[in-house]
Amino acid sequence: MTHIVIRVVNIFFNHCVTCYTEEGAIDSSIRDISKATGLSIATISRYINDSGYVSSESAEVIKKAIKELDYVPNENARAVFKNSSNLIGIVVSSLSNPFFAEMTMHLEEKAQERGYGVILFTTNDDIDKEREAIRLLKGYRVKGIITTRTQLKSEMSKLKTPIVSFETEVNDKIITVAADNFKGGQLALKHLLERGCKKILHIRGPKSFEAAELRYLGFKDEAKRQNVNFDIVQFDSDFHVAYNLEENIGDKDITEYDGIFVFNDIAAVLILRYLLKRGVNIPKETKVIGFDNSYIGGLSYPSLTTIEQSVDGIASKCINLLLDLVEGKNIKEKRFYDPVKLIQREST
Amino acid sequence: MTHIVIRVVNIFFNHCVTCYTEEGAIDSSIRDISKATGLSIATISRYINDSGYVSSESAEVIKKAIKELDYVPNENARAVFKNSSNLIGIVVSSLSNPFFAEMTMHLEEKAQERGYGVILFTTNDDIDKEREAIRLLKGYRVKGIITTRTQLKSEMSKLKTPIVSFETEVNDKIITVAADNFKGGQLALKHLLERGCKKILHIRGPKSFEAAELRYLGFKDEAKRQNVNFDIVQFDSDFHVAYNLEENIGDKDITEYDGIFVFNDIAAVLILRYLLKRGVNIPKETKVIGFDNSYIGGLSYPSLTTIEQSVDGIASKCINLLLDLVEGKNIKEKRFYDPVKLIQREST
DNA sequence: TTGTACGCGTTATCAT
DNA sequence: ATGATAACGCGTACAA
Repeated sequence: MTHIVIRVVNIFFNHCVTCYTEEGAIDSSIRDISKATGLSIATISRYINDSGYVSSESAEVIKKAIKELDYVPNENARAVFKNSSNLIGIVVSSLSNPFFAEMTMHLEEKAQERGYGVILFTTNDDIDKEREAIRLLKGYRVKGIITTRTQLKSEMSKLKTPIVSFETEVNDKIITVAADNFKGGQLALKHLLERGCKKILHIRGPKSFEAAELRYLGFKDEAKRQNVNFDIVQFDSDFHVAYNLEENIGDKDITEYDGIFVFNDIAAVLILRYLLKRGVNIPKETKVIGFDNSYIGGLSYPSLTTIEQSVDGIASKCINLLLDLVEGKNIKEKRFYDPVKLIQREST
Repeated sequence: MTHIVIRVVNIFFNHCVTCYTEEGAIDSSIRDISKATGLSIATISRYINDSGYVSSESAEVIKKAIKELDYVPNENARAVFKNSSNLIGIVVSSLSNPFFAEMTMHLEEKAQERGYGVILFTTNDDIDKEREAIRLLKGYRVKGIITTRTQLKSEMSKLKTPIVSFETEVNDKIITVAADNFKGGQLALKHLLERGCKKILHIRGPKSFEAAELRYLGFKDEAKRQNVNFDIVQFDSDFHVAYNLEENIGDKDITEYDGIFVFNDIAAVLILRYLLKRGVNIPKETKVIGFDNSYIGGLSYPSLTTIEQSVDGIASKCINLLLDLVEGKNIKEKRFYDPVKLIQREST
């Protein structure tokens, strides 16, 4: 009888993790590993960080104990010690915009590949939320921050944390990564002309959206060069306002145009829908071109011709630049414009 | 002359933050505030955490110093002390799926409202990435975790951290929040019948996608009850595979059906495009209904009829339940099924 | 190769 | 009302 009991206990201690931990909800620490193995804390630390000699026998024992106790190093303690966490902050306006959703996803993937975690903040372009996000990121002592369409130019300038800004040019010191929006605007106009459009409209984004402004400027520049005119309808939001807009778009009848360049894909799909609903044949009567090449352009019918900015490439560039900064590299170049290209689909 | 110099110096010390901090890249700590104010660390701590007496004069001085030194409490140190960070972990398969993008956004917003930050991991349904995500979240001592479509049932069961699982039922102990998918499937069938459909098809999601299976089961259940038959085409992915699928969908000619229920919106929009491209008149010849009510359904033409699961409501429920768990509340109910409802649009 | 002792920024306890 | 100090878990000199 006694024998049996003893055996049970042994099985417990050899194979069952919970017997050590289930009484308290507290995670095991490096000290627990030390006690369990009979080795010193320093040795365990060296093993974990691969930062010094530890005999292969000890290594075996430690490895086993870590598994048994389900030990994971406390990143917070590490961060306190180093005065810097292993996290980077991503501040993004909204994940409802598929481009930003994809962007965020890629950023997270790349960061993970390079061994960093990601703290996410969405701001809905609310400046107070953005301010709060920055404050908290400071609190977490993140290694770096990636912002998109930031509205906090002055606060950003004061920050000591490395920053890479997507789309917005904060100041001369802070690195900006963006698609070559100006060039994209030019391409869009050229394409519409090539497709034979005569009466051209540009759906222009909100003024605070710098990238959209550059697209507009490129479009205008090329129009001047080609000596053609175009009308403009201004959107106040890239998404939310537009979404409920079933009745009228601006003060113009947009069905009268035969070529429309829209400042981004989501708005473009909306325009597509607007025109189709009014019986306009696309691309026969009206040709529509967007900007982004986000996946929704491939889902609509007709599918959307667009100017591609490579999310993947841009995300990589952002992360790589940021982590180079983090690692102390001095980067002279402060502006990176990712090439754009025309993706022709069914809408032109 | 001297006077002027002195004044300049004073202005510096009164108003310029950088003069204190620009020499070192190290953030100011509670000790710096202590030194700057001449008060003890303990007093500063009490002020910050509102956890004890501090005279109104001291409070004033501290407040000013915090602003001047741009002090933000070190969350990592707090986390070490409390053995728990102020973060929650969100593990999501992909932000390319607009439903998850919206879900993530809402989760982040709600978490922020309740004073928590968010660490994001995307897994692309890769089980190893998910495992790694969980490991790291343990390392950060997050307060709680929200998973979606988890594939790590056994690992989750071992975890001591509070978990709320979206869609997947992990075990009897772990709370699951999901839309009432079964009911949604029933509603979809009823609706197609009401709209007069005779030859019905179901596009079924990947088997590992539990929620989609429930939608299918509900659909089947209602069909049996109504004594109607339907065919099935199975998708292996909810998005990526389908995305490139321009040629054939399954082994059936789906243009022959007059009513199609698709397991989610993104796949439904794809089906819509497929049919439209082949000249099918929607909804006249074929009616299509999706599931999710994600925003893309409102962008397509014709817009998509769908079964709504309220992202907002579900996100709230997830966060609230999780934080209740975190705060030690004992929640007996382990399954929460959010009501679904039909959103009729143009595709039926 | 291993162990001891200290510092990181907080918070909490206890004394003043 | 305020201050001194121990403790949290980790990493690293430095001593053994």
